[in-house]
Amino acid sequence: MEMDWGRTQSPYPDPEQAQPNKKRGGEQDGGPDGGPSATMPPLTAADAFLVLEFVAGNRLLPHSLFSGLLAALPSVSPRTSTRLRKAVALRALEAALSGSDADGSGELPRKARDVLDDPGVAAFFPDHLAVVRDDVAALRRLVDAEWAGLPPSALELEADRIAGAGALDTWANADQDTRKILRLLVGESTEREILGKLGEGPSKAPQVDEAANAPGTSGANEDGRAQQDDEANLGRGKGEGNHAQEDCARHQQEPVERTTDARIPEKPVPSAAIKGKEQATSSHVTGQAAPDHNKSHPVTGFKPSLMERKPSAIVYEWDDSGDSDSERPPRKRQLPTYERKMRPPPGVPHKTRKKWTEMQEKTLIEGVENYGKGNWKEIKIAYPDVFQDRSTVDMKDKFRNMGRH
DNA sequence: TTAGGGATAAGG
DNA sequence: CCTTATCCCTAA
Repeated sequence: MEMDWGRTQSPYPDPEQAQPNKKRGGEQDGGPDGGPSATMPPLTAADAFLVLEFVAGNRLLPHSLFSGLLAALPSVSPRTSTRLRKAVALRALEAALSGSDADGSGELPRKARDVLDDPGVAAFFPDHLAVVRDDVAALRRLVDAEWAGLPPSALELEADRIAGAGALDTWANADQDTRKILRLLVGESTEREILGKLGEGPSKAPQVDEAANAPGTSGANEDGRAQQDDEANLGRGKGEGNHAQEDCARHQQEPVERTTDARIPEKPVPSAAIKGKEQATSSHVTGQAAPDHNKSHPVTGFKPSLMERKPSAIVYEWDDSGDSDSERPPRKRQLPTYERKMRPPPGVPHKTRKKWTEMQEKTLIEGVENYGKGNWKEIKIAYPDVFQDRSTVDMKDKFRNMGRH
């Protein structure tokens, strides 16, 4: 599946490793060359995937930007995202078509032909290709239609999950720790809106008093957050079609009894202390400082929401100069009207067991064949769409279970 | 992060 | 009940 990526040479061969064996090399050197500055954590391949997949499929973003990102970001395999592969094909086609209509002959320029002859590209237009073969105008219409039909990016799906159409489910199923994170992402006003629709008051004063104490003991509680993004943050993809069971987001990072009761006491206990189920009776827990990764805002007690605009933000316009037909003004994502169906019975931890689909099982087997048993993280990254709502532990357990037959 | 033990929801 | 698939906990 070779593809013409434009001027940048394809960095694609694979996410940095093809060997099915253990290799725990340093993920990346925070090297001085082009790498992220010291103030930013390095981008993982998974992050790069999210960025590229979003940018590639947005027609308004020029190809120069896309190829620049392609060169700058860690390499990502396009195989697993229809949107990414299709967008790349469309960009290649557009590049080949650009400025080629001058002769008005309607003839397909050779460059465009070359692109269409790429089986990796042709695969996306199985039905229409024959019709379009020699007709530039028809090909352009096809390209337009395909752009319009591109599936949403994982980032957009995730945004919908936490603040859009899926917000109610997501929040209803989130435990307190997860909600804390959601609040940071979404902002307190949106949080109120969501909780209001859920019929829960805003969660009790999210005290962040820890900022004050945290004596010596230094880095003892530094981790435990980093991994959080992997399992809990990716929303389901392709879910739109079947809301049958797919739409109960679950977050399992921290063991916590979920309650719908709005006034759950804060959980100012180091996670290690929570493991037992008796924290309620432990008399001195309140003195502990909760490990918190957030620098609390002096006034609000919270880091400003990531959704809120920063004063330092700068806007670059793509001077597209042309069609402003679908000029969409920045608008808030619409929350669906509240339906009472999702209210879980109070006190009951409502976790939905998710059956493994046949496709997930087959993909898991394929992943083990390609990457080796035990490299669950790599497999998950290799098939982000398939395993979006499966943790690496889920995958390990599933494979173990499948082996027993 | 992973492997393995154990708990528990689901379904006979 | 018993079995099975899924989920959770913890050591390393």
